[in-house]
Amino acid sequence: MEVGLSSVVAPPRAWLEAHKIRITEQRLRIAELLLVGEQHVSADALVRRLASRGEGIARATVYNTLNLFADEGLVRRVFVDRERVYFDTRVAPHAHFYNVDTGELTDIAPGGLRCWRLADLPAGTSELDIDIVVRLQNARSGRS
Amino acid sequence: MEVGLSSVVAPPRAWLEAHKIRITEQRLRIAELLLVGEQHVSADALVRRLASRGEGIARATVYNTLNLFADEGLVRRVFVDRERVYFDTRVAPHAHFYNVDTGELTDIAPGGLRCWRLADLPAGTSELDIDIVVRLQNARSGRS
DNA sequence: CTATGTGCAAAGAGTTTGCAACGCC
DNA sequence: GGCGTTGCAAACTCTTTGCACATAG
Repeated sequence: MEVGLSSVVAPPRAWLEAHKIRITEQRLRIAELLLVGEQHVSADALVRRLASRGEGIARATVYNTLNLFADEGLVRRVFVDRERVYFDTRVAPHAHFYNVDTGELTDIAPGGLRCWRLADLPAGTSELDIDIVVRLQNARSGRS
Repeated sequence: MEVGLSSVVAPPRAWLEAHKIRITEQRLRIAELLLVGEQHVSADALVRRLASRGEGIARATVYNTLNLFADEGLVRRVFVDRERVYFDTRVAPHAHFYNVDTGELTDIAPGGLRCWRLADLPAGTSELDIDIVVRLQNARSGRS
């Protein structure tokens, strides 16, 4: 599959190079999947996606690579429950909807949630980022 | 250890009864620890606290009880990393500081963070709550 | 050529489950 | 006395680690 002409995303190779990450076959394939696939992925889902494309990459390599990407700022980790860690290819600050019934994680459009901090940071600390998750459930008539 | 006279919190028994949770010895002891102890606890820390008081309660029972309390609205789960789940005895909506270096979780004072949602909810869903975590690191001269 | 990355299997942490005994109401 | 709860150990899931081999520059 060529880099699509219709795609506006940076090619995987440039993406990695921009972050000074050494190019390898596996990293390129993972980067490509991240760039063209869904924005929010779990490591496990990625392992399965790769396997289903016949591009099996060892589970440990996928985890190592995703952690590397996260540490280097190519992707963001999103914690919504203890089941899995989501990786988000959108690194700019933004909030999420998380549907606890379906496990679906979606972006809140920029401007869809306004938020600012008035409180001082605890002494001796600096801010890394802000995680905002609006937790949803499927609408239902009654609840137990 | 008696219910402290200096304590202004509701007694454990009333707390459980208010939520229609059947009273048992273990639940009372866990509730007491939650009410008088730190506001943010991990299940594992609670197991150790109980053990160190000579009130060993089976690990599974502690987990079951905390999950029950969370499901019934006595405490809130807080997800900040994949290491552990924190339980927060303050159930009113509020934001947190999380120090990634120390693992310390602290409240942001009410009004210390202003936040409101303009975006519509996805169709067919209703809002459960909003989790806001301001991620901190210890101040340092340089970073890798 | 040397440093780094990969694959595999096995370990690890935190959490949950199954089942018999026990306790609350 | 009946149903719900506890305790214990074993199971489970997701993630990380150790080590030999392969690969990038």
